[in-house]
Amino acid sequence: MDTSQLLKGVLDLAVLAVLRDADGYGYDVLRRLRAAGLEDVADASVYGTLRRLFAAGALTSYVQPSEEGPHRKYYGLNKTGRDLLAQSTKTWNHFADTMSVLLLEKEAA
Amino acid sequence: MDTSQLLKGVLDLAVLAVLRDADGYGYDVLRRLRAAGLEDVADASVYGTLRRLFAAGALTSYVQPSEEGPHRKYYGLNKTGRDLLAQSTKTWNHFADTMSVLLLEKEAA
DNA sequence: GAACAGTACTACACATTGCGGAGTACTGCG
DNA sequence: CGCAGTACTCCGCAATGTGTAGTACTGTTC
Repeated sequence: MDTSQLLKGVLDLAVLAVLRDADGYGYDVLRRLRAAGLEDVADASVYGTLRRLFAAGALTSYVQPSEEGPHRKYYGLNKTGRDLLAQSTKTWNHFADTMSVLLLEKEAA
Repeated sequence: MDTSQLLKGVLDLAVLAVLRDADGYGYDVLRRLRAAGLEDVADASVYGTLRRLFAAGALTSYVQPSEEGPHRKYYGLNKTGRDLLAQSTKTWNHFADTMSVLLLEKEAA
């Protein structure tokens, strides 16, 4: 099955979550997400999500040169981002609980 | 926050789940989903999903007249639908678990 | 009985968002 | 030099949930 549709609306949350502990740049965020189990995330999706979150005012951004390759554009959570993460986490948990109940086998008559 | 994006790819699963126990028509499926906690689902989304699942060969369909209003188009799971439900449930559970881990506070240093 | 709410469905255009592919650019290795 | 790995951007596409409008039938209310 295709997991890409499941990511809709959740990738924001996942990106915020991996940025919670430390700032990160796009390529790094991508690796963290894949390491966390979201192996099918495409790079363009992550870059796009970071830009969107930044445009929404949830992230700070600063560029740092790297000696091992091209420059890196770091992103970090600001207050808006942390609030968004907290709120989205609640929404997600509630939604996931609702789905869990719905998916329970109603064996007992 | 907007829950509509969270539904992407999951509405199929939710619809299959509510049809698991008994056949139902669109308006009825909509009520069952809302009763289950998915209160923001739009009617057009449900009708569209039912048509899509039917087109994909996962549902049977038959029309029955009603004495309390217009005709009703009933849908029911066939083998393909039950298989899809089982498979999608697994995918969803795995995905939800992954997200849960990702969202855990890493308090312990 | 005309108007309206509730039921039940269809069709269309639209917004969001993840993805694929192409392109740019820098470093280091063979 | 060519190629892989790193790092990012841009563009167009595809999937899918939503809003709006429209059709149609039943029962209630003024």
